[in-house]
Amino acid sequence: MPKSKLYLFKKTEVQLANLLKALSHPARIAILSTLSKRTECVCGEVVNVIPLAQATVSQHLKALKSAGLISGEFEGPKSSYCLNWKNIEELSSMLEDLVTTLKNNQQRCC
Amino acid sequence: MPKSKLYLFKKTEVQLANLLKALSHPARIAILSTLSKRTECVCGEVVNVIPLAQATVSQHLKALKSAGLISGEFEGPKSSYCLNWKNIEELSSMLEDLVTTLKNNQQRCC
DNA sequence: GTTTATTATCGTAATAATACGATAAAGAAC
DNA sequence: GTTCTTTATCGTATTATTACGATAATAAAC
Repeated sequence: MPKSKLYLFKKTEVQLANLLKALSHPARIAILSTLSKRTECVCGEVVNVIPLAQATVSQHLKALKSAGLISGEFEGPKSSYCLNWKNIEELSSMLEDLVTTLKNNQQRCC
Repeated sequence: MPKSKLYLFKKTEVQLANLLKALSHPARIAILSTLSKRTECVCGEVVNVIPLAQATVSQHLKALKSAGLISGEFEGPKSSYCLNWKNIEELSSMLEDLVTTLKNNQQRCC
């Protein structure tokens, strides 16, 4: 019965929530770190570092990709994933904006 | 069979992921905004603003509380919830640190 | 003490996320 | 063309999240 109620919220809230969700698993944070250290962003290097099965890593990569935090090109037996700086910066600044807004709003609550 | 593999990751990754997860739902972002605007942080005011049932809002409040993003005191028929600035700042700075680290690590990947 | 107002918790149902083995797909190496 | 290597997808099982009605709990108001 619990249908998604996401449509009831503000667009920016849903957008920020989606970006945060994309990073809300340690594996996906670790994947971003790993990708940032590699000159060649091949999935195999990620699989070697992340302590999860290949299928699971691929799934996490897909989640990051669909959130726009990484972009990837599939070229036969090698696919190269890269950090998508535009959206990483956007996530960072959206969260910063939220915190700033919270501070500005703040009344004497507590 | 999928037992949690969280223990396989770095402590900081798990910690950041938990904070991000706490904010990865629009309702919980909206709750923080609402609380920031109120001089009296009573749950009822939140329930009136968030378009979800009272039980659901209470559940989201619990999630925010257990992540440490808000703190609350239950005093009979009124409970007052407040933003927990220490941890909100920590979330913000942990994410900023991550982005900075990603930037510093960056090789010529893509 | 009884009623009222407010919030938390319980029970439950539906949906989403997590995890992995097995298999498919696709180009490289032979 | 066959084999090998690498990555994606499928199927499936488990667990977590989301959502809400109903009920309990708690203190104030009467």
